[in-house]
Amino acid sequence: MNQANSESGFSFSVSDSSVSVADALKSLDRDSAKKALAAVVNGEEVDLNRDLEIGEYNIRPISPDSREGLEVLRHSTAHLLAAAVLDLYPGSKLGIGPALLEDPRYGFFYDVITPEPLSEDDLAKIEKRMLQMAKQNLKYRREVVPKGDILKVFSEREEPLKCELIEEKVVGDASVYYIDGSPFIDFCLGPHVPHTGKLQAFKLLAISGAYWKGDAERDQMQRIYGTAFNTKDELDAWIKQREEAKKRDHRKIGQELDLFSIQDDYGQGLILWHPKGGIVRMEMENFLREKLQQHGYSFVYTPHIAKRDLWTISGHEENYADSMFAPTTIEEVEFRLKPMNCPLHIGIYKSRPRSYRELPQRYSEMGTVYRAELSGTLHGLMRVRGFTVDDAHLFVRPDQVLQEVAACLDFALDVFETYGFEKVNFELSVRGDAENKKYLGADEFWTNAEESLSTALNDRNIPYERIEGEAAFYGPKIDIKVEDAIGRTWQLGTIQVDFNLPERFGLEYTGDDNQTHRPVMIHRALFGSVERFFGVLVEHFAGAFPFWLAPVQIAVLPITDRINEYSDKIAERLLAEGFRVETNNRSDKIGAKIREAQLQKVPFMIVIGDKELEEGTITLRERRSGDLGTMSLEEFIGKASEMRKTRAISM
RNA sequence: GCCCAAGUAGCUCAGGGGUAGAGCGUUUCCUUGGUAAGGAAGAGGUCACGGGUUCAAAUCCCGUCUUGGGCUCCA
Repeated sequence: MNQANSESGFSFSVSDSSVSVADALKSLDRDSAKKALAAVVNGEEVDLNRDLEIGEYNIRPISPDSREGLEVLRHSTAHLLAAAVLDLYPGSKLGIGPALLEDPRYGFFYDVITPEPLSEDDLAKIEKRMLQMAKQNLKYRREVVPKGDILKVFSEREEPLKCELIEEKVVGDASVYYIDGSPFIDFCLGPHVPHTGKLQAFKLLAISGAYWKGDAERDQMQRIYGTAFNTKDELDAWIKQREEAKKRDHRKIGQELDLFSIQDDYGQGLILWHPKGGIVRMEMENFLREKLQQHGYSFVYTPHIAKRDLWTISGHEENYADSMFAPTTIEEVEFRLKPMNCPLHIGIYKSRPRSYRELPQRYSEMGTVYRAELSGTLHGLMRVRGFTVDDAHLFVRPDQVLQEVAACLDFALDVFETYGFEKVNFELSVRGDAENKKYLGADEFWTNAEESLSTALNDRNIPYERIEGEAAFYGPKIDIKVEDAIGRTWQLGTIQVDFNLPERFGLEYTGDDNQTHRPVMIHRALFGSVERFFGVLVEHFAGAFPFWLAPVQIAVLPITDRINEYSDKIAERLLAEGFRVETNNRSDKIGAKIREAQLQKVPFMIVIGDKELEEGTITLRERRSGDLGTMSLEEFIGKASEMRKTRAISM
């Protein structure tokens, strides 16, 4: 796209969206740039030669439907928010106010320091003011001014944070945005919508603390979060989805269904698994063990603490001490709770010399680890201080990396499919810069490992994102993310190639050349942690676990007390078949019993009354499809056994 | 750890300087009703914890603990 203003005799082009407007402006002298911008901003004398309203985004045309359009919309709304705050709370200081596109929770924020701290209640007031301003079609105006001028404005306003930013970022001139009719000025590249009337669908969502530049030593500000969309419908749909997510919160459902608890008296971030959560966990682990066995893994068990020296060798003392619980001393020997399982599995490998013939060794363990996470970061089951990793370490020859990584991928896909995750995303993190000294291990190993990982993905036609420079210092990795029933993604397991620990621990095997070689370690976990994956499952299924996982699989509901004896017999039969059954013998009406079973998300309800007693049948109800009619108990047992065996997600 | 908010019955919450409230749940009794709440009565609380102010504190003030929303980068 070529923007030109022939009358004023200058032109600049922004032909490629990857070229920033700042760069484009640099090609002009200051006065020309100023004129060009002023012209565009005021929407005068500028033929931008397009259907889109020009001036639309002050600088160049951007489709509102594009990703960039959304960013502009949200960023502009953030400005409106700041303007409203300045209006309502004169003397407020401003931080930054970017758009957020990746974060599913929020669309933008603005950091502010108001004379009096704001509370949640103030959001409605601010939002109301924003709506008023939006209706007035106030123009977003842009100017390019010398650095000194804008610094003067902000220092007069006693905005030290803005001044700091400008000092840091600006070399020549600064681009500045105004909103007409408001004292608001922001130092900002834009672009922005032409006027506040374009902001039709926004909502303020939350208020919280944030540090200036994320630095706990710096000013604490209040961060106001909101979101914005092009249309009211989109906003409403988003709000609905948010409410749905709230309903599915694993902490809420965990309490309603009596799955687990976290109690002050026992410690923050420490999970008590109740019987109903415990049985789900056991089913999860059983399933995994079955699969591990099929994939040639062996099962090992290691202690929860180990001598401190071990963590020195592994490097955890040096790099990870902040996340570890403090050492404890017995008879002058120091021990530490394990934050990871790797060094202990290494002990098993090292227990005797290894031949190339016995590689790969695949050790798996539900390994419980402890990490001293900061209290503020704890969150339900998602971030805890004690958790169990579905951990495995593979000790392989360099030439086996590909086949083993490939097998891990197949394993992962198989497992996640059973849980009903249709979309599994993979991210491949590699060295960005092979010259970088921080990466440990020989270049050829890296090249080989990175290639193995990408080949394994490619061979399976698995689409993945390749992220340069995100590899760990000890090797490249594949991260596994799943998308849940309402479209949220969760980072779960990981497959990591490691050159570091074999080196540190001096791991060896004897090759077919009778020489000593160093094995490669592959760390792999699918769930990441059992706690976290369980939390994800709770939200994914909204508490309605599939039949094979459901804490209570079948509720037996007699209609009157006369039926109790018959219902007990049915329950006993089902129990003998290994199903998890609860009988509701209370003298409630059948409607109440069904309601309770529905709320507890029990997959099947067996309703029995005089008719069933007489015929020796049962009437089946399923939690989603309702009444399924009358049948024999044996017929139902056949159906249920099949569902259990196949681990069916739904009927 | 830091900022803001919250903490009252098992749960969800109202109230608020002078006998502690509701709904659900729970217990007992009545009821025996065919697919999402039948009725009655009772039990259940150091109002998170520790100080302070006051004739009097669950209520006001300070501190502590816990919970919730956040806190890399982002003009």
